[in-house]
Formats: sequence, C-alpha cells, structure tokens
Amino acid sequence: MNLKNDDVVQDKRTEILEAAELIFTSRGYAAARMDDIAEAAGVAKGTLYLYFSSKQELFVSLLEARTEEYVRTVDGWLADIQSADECMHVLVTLRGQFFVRNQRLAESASHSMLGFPKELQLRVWNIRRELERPTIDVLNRVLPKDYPVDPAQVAAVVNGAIDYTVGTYLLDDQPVILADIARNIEYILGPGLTQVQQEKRQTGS
Amino acid sequence: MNLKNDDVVQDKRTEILEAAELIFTSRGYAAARMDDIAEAAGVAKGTLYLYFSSKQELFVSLLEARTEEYVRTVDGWLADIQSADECMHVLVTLRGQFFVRNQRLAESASHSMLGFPKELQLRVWNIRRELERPTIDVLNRVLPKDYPVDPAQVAAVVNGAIDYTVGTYLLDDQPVILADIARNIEYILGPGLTQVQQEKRQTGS
Amino acid sequence: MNLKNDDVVQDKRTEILEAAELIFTSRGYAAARMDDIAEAAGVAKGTLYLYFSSKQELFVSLLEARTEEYVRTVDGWLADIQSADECMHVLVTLRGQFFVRNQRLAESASHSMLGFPKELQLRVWNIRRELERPTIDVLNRVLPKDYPVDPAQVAAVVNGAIDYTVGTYLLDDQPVILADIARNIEYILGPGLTQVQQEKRQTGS
Amino acid sequence: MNLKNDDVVQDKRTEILEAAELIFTSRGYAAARMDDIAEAAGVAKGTLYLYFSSKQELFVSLLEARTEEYVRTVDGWLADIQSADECMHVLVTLRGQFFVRNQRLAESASHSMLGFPKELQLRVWNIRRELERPTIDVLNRVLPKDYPVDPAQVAAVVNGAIDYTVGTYLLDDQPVILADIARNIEYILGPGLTQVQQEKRQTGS
DNA sequence: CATGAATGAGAGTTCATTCAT
DNA sequence: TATGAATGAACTCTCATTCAT
Repeated sequence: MNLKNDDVVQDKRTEILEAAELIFTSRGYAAARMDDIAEAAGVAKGTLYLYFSSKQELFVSLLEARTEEYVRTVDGWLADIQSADECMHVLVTLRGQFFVRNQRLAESASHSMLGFPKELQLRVWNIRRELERPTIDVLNRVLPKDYPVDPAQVAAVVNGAIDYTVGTYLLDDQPVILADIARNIEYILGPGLTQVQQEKRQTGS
Repeated sequence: MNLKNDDVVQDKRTEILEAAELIFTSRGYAAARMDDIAEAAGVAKGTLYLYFSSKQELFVSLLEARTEEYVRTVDGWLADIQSADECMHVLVTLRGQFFVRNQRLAESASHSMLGFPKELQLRVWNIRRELERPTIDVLNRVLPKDYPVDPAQVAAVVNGAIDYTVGTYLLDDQPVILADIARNIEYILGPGLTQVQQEKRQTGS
Repeated sequence: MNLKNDDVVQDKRTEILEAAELIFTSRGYAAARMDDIAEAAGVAKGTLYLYFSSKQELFVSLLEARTEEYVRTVDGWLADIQSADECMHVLVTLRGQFFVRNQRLAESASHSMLGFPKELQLRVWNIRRELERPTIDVLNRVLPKDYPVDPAQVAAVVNGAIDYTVGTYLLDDQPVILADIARNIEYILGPGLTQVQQEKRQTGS
Repeated sequence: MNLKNDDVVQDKRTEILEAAELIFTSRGYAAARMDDIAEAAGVAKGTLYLYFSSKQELFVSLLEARTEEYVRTVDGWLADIQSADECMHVLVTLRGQFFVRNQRLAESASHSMLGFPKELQLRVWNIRRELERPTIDVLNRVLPKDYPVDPAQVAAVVNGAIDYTVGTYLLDDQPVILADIARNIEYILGPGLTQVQQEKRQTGS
C-alpha cells in the first residue's frame, strides 16, 4: 500500500516535471506560467504546490532530474573508454543529446539563479558540477600522463565546444546531426588532446 | 547647437545604457526592473522611454552597443594576424574580456528573445552573427588551405571553448586570468588547427 | 453542484457589474479606475479579470446587461399598446427610468468606443440598435398607416426628446418626475404622430 | 504695436483651438493627448500652456468658442422668425450643422465634466445654457400664447430630437442631409407646436 | 490529496505638466 | 515668448501563491 502510494506520487511528480520541461523549454523560465504547466500536466494549479514548494524549486528540481539522467547515462558509456577519440565521440553524442533536449534549461540556469534563494543557488551550482564531472573523470583517464593542462579546464574546452556548436545549430533552426558534429570536434580537438607538445612558449619567452 | 544637442542626447543614452548594463547584468533580464535602471541612471522612469521605446528595445540596444564595441576592437586586433597561435591569443583575450563584461547579457539573449517581437528577434539574431563573424574571418585566413572543416564550425568550437571556460571561472567566483586561459586554450586547440591530419576515420573504417 | 457553482459565478459577476455601474456612472469611463471598481465590489483587483478580460470588456458587458434589462421590460409593456398616446406614456416612463439609471453609460458609449477593439465596437453598435428597436417596433404598429416618415426617424425624434429632457433635469440636479415629463412630451408629439397632414410643403414649393 | 501683438496672440490661440478641435473630435477628450494637439497646431507642447492653463481648460475654452459662434449665428437667423415652421427649419439646419461639427465635443461635455474642478464645471454648465437659450427665446415668440408647456421643456424636446437624429446618422456613418431631417422633424413636431389642444387628459381622467 | 477562485504586490508604460534654456 | 527634455504619479493588467472546500 505504501509502496503503491509512493509509486502514484512518483508518477504525478514525473508528469509534472515533464509538463514543466515542455513549458520551460518552449518559453524560458521567466515567461513560463504555473497555469500553463498545470494545464500541460493535466492537474490543478494548486496541485503543483503539493509536489514543489515554488516555481523556482520546480525549475531546479527539473534541472536536477535531467542532469541525473544524463550523468547516469554518460557515466555508463564512458566507463570502459580508454582513448581520447572514443571519449570525444561519446561525449559529443550524449552531451549533445542532453543539450538538444534541455537547451534552454541549461542556459536558463545561470540567469534565473540570480534571484533565487541561496539554498536553490547551491543546488544549481551542484548541478553544474555534476554536468562537468563525467567529462573530467574520463579526461583524467585518457589524457596523456604528463598532459600539462588541468583536466577541469580541458573539460571546459570540450564541453564548451559541444554546447556552443549544438546551440548554434539550434538557433539557426538547422537539424542537429550529432555524428557530423562529433567528427568535426574530434578532428579539431583530437591532436591537442593526444600529444604532449614541447612548450615552446615557456622556452621562447 | 545641433552638435551640442546631439552630444547631450548621446551622453544620456550612454548613461542609460550603462545603468541598464549594470542592472541587467546583476539581475538578469526578467528580474531587472525599469525603476532600478532609471534609479541607476539617475533619471526618472519616464525618461527611459524617451530614449528606448520599451524594456525589450533597451535590452537589445544594449546588446547591440556592446557587440559593436567588441567587433570593432577585435577586428582591429585581428587585422594583421597570420598565425593560428597569435589569433587564438587575441581571440581569447578580447572575447574573454567581452564575456566577462557581458556574460549574462549574451546568455540572456537567446532566452529573453523568445517573447520578443519579430523585429527585435531579428536584431538579436544579427547580434549573434556579428559576434561570430570576426572569428570566422580570421580563421578563413589562418587555417591551412586544405583544412577540411568549415570555418564556421571551427569558430563555434573556439568561441564555445572561450565562453564556457570564462563562464566557469565566473560561476565559481574565481578571478579570470585571461593570459592563463589563453595559454591553455592555445595548447589544446593549437595542434588541431595548424596541421591537416590524414583522415584515418575515412580510410580506416 | 454545477448549478450552485453557476449561480455563485453569476452572483459575483452581478456584484461586479453593479460596482462597475456605480463607478462608471459617477466618474465616467475614462476616470473610473479598476481599483475603485474592485473596492466597490468588495473583491481584489485581480478578481475582476477572472470575470471580464479588460476594463473595456467590463464596460461593454455592463452596457449589454443594462440594455437587455431595459429591452425586456419595455418589450413587455409595449406588447399590447395600440395607441400613440399610450405608447408615448410607456416609452417616456421606461426609457426615462433607464436613462436616469444609465445616463452616463449611454452617453459614454459613443466616446469610449473610439479606442476600443473592433469586436467591442460591434457590441456597442448592437447595443445602440437594441435600444432603438422597441421604439421602432411599437411605432410600426401605432403610427397611422400612411404616415409618411420612416419609423426609424420618428423613433430618433421620440427617443431624443426623452433622453434630452431627462438629461437636462439631471444636469440641473432637479428631481426627475417622469409623469410630468411624459405628459409634456405626449402633448408636444401627440398631434404630429396621430394625424396625417396634407403635405403643404410638397405642393406649395 | 500692442494691437498687432494682440492679433498675433489671438491667431496662435485660434490655431491651437482648431488643432484641439481636430484632436478632441477624432479621439474624444480622454484619448486626446496634449502632444497630438501641439503637433497638430505646429507648436511645442509647452506653448499650449502659455495660452491654456490645462488640458481641461483648453477643452472647455474650445466648447465656449464653438458655442459662442453657434449662438451668434443662430440668434441672427432667428431674429425675424415668427412662425414655428420656419423656426424649426432654421434650428434643425444650424443646430444640426453645429452638432455635425462638434458632435463629440458636446457629448464629451457632460462626461468629462465629472472630474473637472468646480470652476470649469460652472463654465460647462453655462455653455449648456447658452446652447438652449436661442431655442427657448424663439419658442417664447412663436408658440401660441396660451401654450401650456414651459418653453424650456419644449426646447429640450426640439433640441433632443435634432441632436439624436443627427447623432444616429453619424454613428451609422451615413451622410447627414439636413434638409431632409428638417422636413421630417417639422412634420412630426409641427402640429404639436402650432395648435393648442383641449387637454383631454385633464378632463378625461 | 486535489481543486481553482481569490488574492494583491508589482510590473511596464503613458502623459499632463513643469522649467531651464 | 517659445521650446521640448524631463518628470513621476497613476494607470491597466499579470501571475505566483494561498486556502476553503
């Protein structure tokens, strides 16, 4: 009985999150109205507040849920990766998918945060960390041992490249063909990530 | 007389834009209130509407003004650049500065746009093109002649890497030392942009 | 349950309309503030917008409601009237009552309309037609068969006489004694409406 | 010199009044903006306040000016009239012309007044008296000596008939042919104004 | 648990009026 | 006298949140 109730509760929570995703994604955080989300979820407005204490909390919970799914998936795929090339391919594909789905959510995060209460800002900050972690973890494994750049910064370059490229396609309303994007990003980033260069800069200057 | 008036008008416009930058940057577009901008500019609320027809138009005008400054500066610096390394250095430095200053403006753009009238959306779209253009132009010059990736996509990788890296520092409230970031990004992207690889993927698989 | 809800909804709608009548009548359309109407109705400002989509729509709905009441009443009274004298008496009494109650509403109509959306202008136009119709209908019955003036124009004369006379009393803050007014208007208009004159003008000129 | 200055002053006042008429007439009092009036008059906004102390005062001054013109004209035409028929003809023609030109001004008067200061309300009240006076004066002359209805009330019937009839044409956007309207109103009102009836009502009831 | 009518603070925008030039 | 940039109070309308049912 308890279990069943929990399931029902989970179902409704999930439905609301899906409705929220639909609305937040299509309108952006600020323009999304709780009425719209309730309607999309097929529940009354008041019901939203039984599951989420505020619009802000609903938004952050959605980010968390989507991030958790992404991290679980990408961690699985990256577990056995050993080469930088494979790693890039998986990252572009999965993070690209995530970004296509949650484009505006992710972009919204840093903005909307500004007016959020401290506790929610912390949760958003953790989300961002979670989104970086899989990339950093795999880079720690696949980068050459004496690679001189902090993996966290390499991760920023990789993730930035992926997000921005996908974002450009989306803004131009072009179809996002992740296989092509993956090939290009691998081509551009591959050499820099697999070889340890003599640091001419250091000696030269 | 006319000249003087024009100057005065420009001054007030500029003051308002600076106040708007302050408020939009610290609160995000949606949370920024016209009262706050007016107060920050030291003018009455109604005065804002003498120079900008709406909050949306003020926001887009601000984006345009900052973009124009950036493009002018970066075009100047990139004019004589011939090597990918130098190019990266200039790009990271200038685009990084731009991003530090206008971080949330740029990020806001795609969101806030959603509810804007068509005419303003077009202006935002042009802004995005302008922000890409200098990078694409210089890449057209410095990439190896038979480089097999579209410069627009290379630009997305480069710009994404810069923005995301700088953004990460800002979110973590760490000081942004652009020289260091430039060195790292050059190190990572340099090899991939200066050599034309044998496409093993194509032949090998 | 449903019935009860409908009734409750109707009650609140009616209360708001009564409050709106009070405020619109005492201040005119433009000077009436939604806050005042809300306060007079004993509801919050936002509640008004649950029942009427805008101030304009509230105003037109009020006109419609009052007009419908008037037309229903006057149609009932005029149903069995056969003589011009009786007809005048009923018209002055009922239209006079209507005008005393809704003086400024009716007067407001043509003005306020100017800035209204097309759909609402159409509704106001229909209201005006409805206010004329009972008079035209009864005149069609009671005017002599070969009366040479279009009943619609006779109706304009009759209604204009009534409204203007009552309006004069109201502007002068004099008590409106409809019985006296009716007697006077009957005296003045009666002869012209009951006899068919030889048209000297036509033959003479 | 003084005279010339006065003339110039009068000219500008007159221009402003004409511009005000254009704007008030086409938009109604509330929707008319001082900017529009200034632009239509070809002067700066501030200049309006050199000639009229407020929007309200400008409006009332316009009413007064137009009323004075009307009264002067109609008094002249009615001076020698001795029969009710002629009198009706002149009244319909001149008052009809006035109403066509100033339709919304006159209608606006009673509304807009509501929020006006006492002093201006008094002026509006006087305007209304002035607009009635010529009709009352001429009726005093042409009504049969023992006509039992107060001429002021007869005037209300006559003026109401004229205004309402013309107003109906205007609202329906039909051309106003005053000669036809005059003929109809004469036909309807003529008999009642020229014969003294036995008051059946008094004796009969 | 679920509802949705009610709330009311707060938003963007307008415009009559002022006053330094 | 004439200007028009600046003002700021006042407006309509929105929407996250509450709570009686």
